[in-house]
Amino acid sequence: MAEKSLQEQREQRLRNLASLEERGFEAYPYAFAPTTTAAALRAAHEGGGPGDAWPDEDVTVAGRAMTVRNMGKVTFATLRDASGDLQVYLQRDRLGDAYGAAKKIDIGDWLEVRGHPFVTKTGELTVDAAAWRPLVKSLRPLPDKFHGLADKEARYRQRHLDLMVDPGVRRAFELRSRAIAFIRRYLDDLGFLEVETPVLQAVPGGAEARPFVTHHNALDHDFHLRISLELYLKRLIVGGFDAVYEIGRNFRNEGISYKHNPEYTMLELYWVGRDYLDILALVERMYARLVQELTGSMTIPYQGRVLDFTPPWPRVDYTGELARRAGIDFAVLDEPRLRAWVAERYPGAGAGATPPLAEQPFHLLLAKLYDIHVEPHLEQPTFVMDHPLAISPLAKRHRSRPGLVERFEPVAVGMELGNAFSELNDPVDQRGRFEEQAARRAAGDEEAHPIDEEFLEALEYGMPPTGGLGLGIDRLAMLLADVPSIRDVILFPLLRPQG
RNA sequence: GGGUCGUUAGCUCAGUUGGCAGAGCAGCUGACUUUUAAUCAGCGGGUCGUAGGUUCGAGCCCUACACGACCCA
Repeated sequence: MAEKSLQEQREQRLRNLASLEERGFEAYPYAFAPTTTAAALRAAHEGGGPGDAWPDEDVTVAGRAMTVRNMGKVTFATLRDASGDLQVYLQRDRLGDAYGAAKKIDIGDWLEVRGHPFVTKTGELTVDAAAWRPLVKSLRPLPDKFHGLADKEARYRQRHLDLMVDPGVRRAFELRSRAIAFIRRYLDDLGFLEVETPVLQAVPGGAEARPFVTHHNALDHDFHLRISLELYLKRLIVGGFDAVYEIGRNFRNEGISYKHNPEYTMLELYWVGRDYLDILALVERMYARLVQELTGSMTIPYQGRVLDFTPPWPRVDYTGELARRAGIDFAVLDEPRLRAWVAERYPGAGAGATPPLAEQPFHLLLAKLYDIHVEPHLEQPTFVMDHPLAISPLAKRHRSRPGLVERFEPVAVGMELGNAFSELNDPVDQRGRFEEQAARRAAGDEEAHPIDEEFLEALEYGMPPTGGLGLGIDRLAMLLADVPSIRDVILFPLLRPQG
């Protein structure tokens, strides 16, 4: 596969490596310890102007050579470390024999440079090298120094190159990491306990989605990768924990889009004594503080829009908003009237083998109408409240609104950011809901929730009133990093393997 | 699942009506002691995604496939 140009460049680099070794340099040293970083040195000398120099300051910096400008008896190189870029200056008169070796530096190599900082006549803070050594040789040419890696497939498959070449990519992943750290700190301060529950599950539950299947050899049994964290966390509530959370990976065997990756990260938390309105207040506060702390403002740019996370976020009623936006002038839960209305409005809707919208099961009909008329139009952070019971098998019935449950979803830029309820803790009601789901499953709905007898048994011991939440971490990171695709906040998004 | 677009040097991209495969960066040689997308002179580098087909002749036209992106379901 190696083309000739690549082969030649690789061979040249191997020759340069040998040449460095001949000159007495260790090509693969074991450790290095810079005294500062690119960003720290810049901060320390902010305000320095052309001609300034600090000859008594002895610093050691290290990083990957991103550009090398050789001008004969003097060479400039830009080193990149985790904090940023810094220029170094190598001159023959100062380095002597070591300067000859410096000519064997290739773009992509890691170097350590010791010297004193100064500011060039063009105003660039630079370390004037008194000594240097290689830290590792790079055997392959880097992507174009100016254009970087534009091929998105290459960026996902070879994320190491993407990260090397595009500092913005690193920033997005740093933001993601800081968001997760913030959430842990926030919940820990509220007295939550972080726990871990199984990824391999016999009965994948807590959501309506198709699972991945895998096999355990010693037990000779098929297991599923979890599609949510929910049911095990509730069992911990039954067991007596009063506030637990888990930040973990879910796996859903479904399509890929700008807001879906088959494995993604979810925060789930359960809080005893609280109902969904308490959870709503938690989400609103936590999100706002998180956005404020990580971006410096509760109003942030997102893909050309401005999102305002300042509490309180607007609240809209699920069925009311659906009726308003779709132009339905009767109760949305009036199934016969709704079917008639849909039959008139969407005569052929339903692609290929799927039946027309009006003939689909009621829960799918509602979800579809919501997906068409409501979710895509909610730009600003908004809580959608009180969902129909038909689409909420794990949520507690609304205390005053028949046919609805106590549930909300935070939504922004047309994306579901999370999902929360007053948790259903009546085991008889829960069994009935599962049986309803089982009927759907028998009718061919592969996403219907399976009956989990072990969970039902746990519920029968009594789960105290509890509020629960699931919050998508990837989508949160998308908003913070202002990126258009979930693949931009997942280091290695799922791709089809290459030939 | 459907539609549209893309795949040419290590990277970023051109490629005319079907007629010798191009540029910039990177690389090599030389010049250059404050450059920074360094500059200047010269040189090397190609299974045009894969497999077929049409044609005297295919990067270009046709078919299938692979991978990806975007839109739709």
